[in-house]
Amino acid sequence: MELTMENIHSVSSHSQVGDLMSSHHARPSPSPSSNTRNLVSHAPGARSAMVTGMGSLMDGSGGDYRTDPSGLSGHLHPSISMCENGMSLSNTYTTLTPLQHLPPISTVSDKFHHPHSHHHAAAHQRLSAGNVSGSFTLMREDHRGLASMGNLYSHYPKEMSVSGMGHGSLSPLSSGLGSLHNSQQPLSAYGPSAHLSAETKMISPVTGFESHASMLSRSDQDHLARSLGGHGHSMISNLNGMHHHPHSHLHSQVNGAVMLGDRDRHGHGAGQGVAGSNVQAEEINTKEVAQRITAELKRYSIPQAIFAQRILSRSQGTLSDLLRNPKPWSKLKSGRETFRRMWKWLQEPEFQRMSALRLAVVRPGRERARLTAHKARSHPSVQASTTTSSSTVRRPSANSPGFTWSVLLWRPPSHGAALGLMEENRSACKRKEEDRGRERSQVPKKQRLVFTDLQRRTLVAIFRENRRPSKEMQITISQQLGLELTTVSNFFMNSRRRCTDRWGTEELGHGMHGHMHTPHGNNNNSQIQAGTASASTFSKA
DNA sequence: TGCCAGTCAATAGC
DNA sequence: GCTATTGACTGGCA
Repeated sequence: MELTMENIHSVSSHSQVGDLMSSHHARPSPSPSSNTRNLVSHAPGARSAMVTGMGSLMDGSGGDYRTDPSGLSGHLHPSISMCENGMSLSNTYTTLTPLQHLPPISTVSDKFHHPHSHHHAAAHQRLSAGNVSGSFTLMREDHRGLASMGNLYSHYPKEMSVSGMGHGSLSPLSSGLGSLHNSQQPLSAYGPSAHLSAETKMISPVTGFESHASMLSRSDQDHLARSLGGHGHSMISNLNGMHHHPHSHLHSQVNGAVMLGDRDRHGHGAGQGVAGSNVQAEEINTKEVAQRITAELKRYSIPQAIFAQRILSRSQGTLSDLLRNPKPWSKLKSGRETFRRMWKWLQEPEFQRMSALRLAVVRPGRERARLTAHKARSHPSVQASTTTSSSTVRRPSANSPGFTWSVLLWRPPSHGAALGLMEENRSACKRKEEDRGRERSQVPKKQRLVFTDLQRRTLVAIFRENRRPSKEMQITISQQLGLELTTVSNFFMNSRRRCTDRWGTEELGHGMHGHMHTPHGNNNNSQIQAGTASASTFSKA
């Protein structure tokens, strides 16, 4: 049925909405829109025909919106079944600060946390293998450490230009860590230098592995070969039918035939692949990558937040969504970059993966200030005192004397205990962090709107009938539900997107009726694994 | 101006 | 403490 303004009203004669209106599961809402529910809950005689109609519409849409708790938990769409309990207004949780692209951080992290990393790669294999529980270390770096980061930034000429930190600059770190770390620069692939156009054809299995060869000096190539033997092969075969003989990779690596890392760094190879060679279309099997990443994060007990921040420069929620609901490569646009970073990380030798994870440069002060200002525009409640969740260090730079960096370190517990200095710094930074926490607590967070049960049910019901209601209809809906027009608009926008984003929705035709589950839960039983339908999938109207 | 992709970040639930 | 969900924001595009 095509939902129109007329038939919304036409269905208002149905009265089963009474159950809905008196639902015990309609959560008291702190939102301004909660008055709508109150209206219909306590003064049914006064409720508008529009709301009644919407409620009836839901009841008539297959019984998916019963107020029965079991129905809510077991069959409803997540967006409907949520919020049976009161909404917590606690500020206990903090969120990652705005993120930025990461520089190749492994060298720095190794300096502090991985003193052995430059000796023998195999040691890292031992250290990083197995189930490793992570821990966090807040570090305040001294200037030597910062200086050592200089050559890292050099790979980010656009966003992190740092004078005197060009490619050739040698830092105490680079000189001290030897060839391995000098050759680690391609970790910039995790950062903006890895930004490629959506049509870039770079990550063929060949180029991908060759670029990794460039990360290691010849002395480490044996290790690389071993590492790739464990991980690279599967990734090759994961690349949407682009099979490449693994031995050819290893061969080229061992012989150091192609150093695409340099090509990438200097902007030549990024969009071209191997000059003169067969340039295969870059196509990452996002589903496979997501599964691999998920497995690796579990394997090493790496929190999503850490991986998202360190490797992807994304938030935890974004990563979670990408891992659970990867879009097909062909449907990705700029989002391909995020999967490229995952893909690249998967190709790293294990010790290098861990190394990259161990340190995060959260945000340079200027960038953070810019975003804070931007955020203040968007969220007036967010003041310029926005802080990061990590320690802040001042980075000496002739061009940017006020340049500050926040450094957050994550270390596998097997590494960390020996470094007393780190502990000292960590405690100092912990104190600092506590201070900031107090500052933060004085800044009211923007409270997130959570639809009331009625609002959500109504919106979902309408969406099921009409995924793209007219502007006029959205206005009516917003008025009747006591929501902002932009909120209603956003709802339909998000719903359309999250419906069709999911793999299975289009390919398998799974509908909303069969895949409703408890929200916010790790309900794997109702979660359709990647490659089929997502549990939060809407059906197509 | 509206739509969309990508993402943030609040927060519920485990 | 961690992950999943989801309302909202930004920038690009037609």
